[in-house]
Amino acid sequence: MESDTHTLPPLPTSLLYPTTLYQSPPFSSLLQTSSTVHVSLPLSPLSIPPCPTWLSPTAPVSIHLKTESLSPLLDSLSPPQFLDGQNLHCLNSPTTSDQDDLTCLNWLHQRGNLLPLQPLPKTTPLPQLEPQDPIPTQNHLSSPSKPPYSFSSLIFMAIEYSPDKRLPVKGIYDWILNSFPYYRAAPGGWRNSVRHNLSLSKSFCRIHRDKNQSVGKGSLWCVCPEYRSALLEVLRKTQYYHSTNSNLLNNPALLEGADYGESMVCDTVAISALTSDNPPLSSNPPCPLTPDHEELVNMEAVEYEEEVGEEMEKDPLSDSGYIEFHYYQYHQYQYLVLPGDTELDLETVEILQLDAEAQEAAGSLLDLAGGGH
DNA sequence: TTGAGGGTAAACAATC
DNA sequence: CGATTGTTTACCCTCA
Repeated sequence: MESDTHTLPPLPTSLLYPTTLYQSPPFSSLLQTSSTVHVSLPLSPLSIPPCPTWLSPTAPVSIHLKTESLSPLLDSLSPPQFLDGQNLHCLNSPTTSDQDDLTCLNWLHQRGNLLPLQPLPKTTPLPQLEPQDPIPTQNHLSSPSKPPYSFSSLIFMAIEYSPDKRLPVKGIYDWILNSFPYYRAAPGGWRNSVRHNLSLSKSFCRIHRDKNQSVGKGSLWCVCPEYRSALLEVLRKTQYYHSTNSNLLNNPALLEGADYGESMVCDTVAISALTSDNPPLSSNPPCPLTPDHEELVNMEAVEYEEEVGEEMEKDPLSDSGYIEFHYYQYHQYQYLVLPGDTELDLETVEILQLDAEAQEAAGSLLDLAGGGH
């Protein structure tokens, strides 16, 4: 196992949109009041559309970093690309009830034009199912591969990403086309499959349009609340499998956590309620793994000023001063994405490969995350 | 071997 | 009238 450090091409900023801030105050506030901040910079697999954290299978790795070196990074995450105020509001504010709901998918809408995905350099190595496989990103300019998602999952995502949580068939088509260019060149049979799924699956229900407002043909389709969690679980499994190739999902304890009333493992996720009769958690659940991730990297002692607001009391990491990055697996190696040296600059981001010991620790943590085998 | 789940194709009716 | 939408049936494949 190698333990050297690899310096990779600049990390696409599209990979660095924040997904979870654990009720942290907005960046501006953080920069003004706190010596350290706690952010999460997910690295979602390129094969999937920008995903909310509830889809993220990877446990976060926490790193201590000083804020003075953090400013360039935060600056680079400035709006409008993905850190607009609304998004931060969505991610942060415990007072925004609708944002807490449904695992806060609204951040995607607020990001506006992030779908389709921004093109990403092919040179960026990211975790994929098999090392020999081409990266199944939909951002490849040529011959995008078929997404691993079932049509049910595609429909589910399309509907969930829609502002009103309901879409006409045409809207579902459009979302799939925009999100997965594979289907632009694919034979038209997939549309039939979409309709077939809508009709056949109990997970989706049809809403007859108000004839007074009827524009276009057909009805609106939405996700039946009682099947929502199941769809989410399928989606999570799909992404999990195709992103980490981990056997975590084989762990019953992990699946037991899929009641969505509580956190599953610690994938940086606040898995809030998924059904209307299952109210969302008022705050993001604790992230029991994160402190342990200190074992993965050498931590730098930092000072932390307790000026981040009352809502931070709910934040399990609020007093940690952590800055949080995802680590992921690629070619059986586990990687940690963190800024290089003292300057946090996206142009010089390095991806450090964990040494064997760290990988072992990470594996232990993953086992722990799965509730043991 | 079997059943479930999923993908695809096709036919058909209803609707716009 | 053509395109779109929605339903249904059938067949195939994969996987547990």
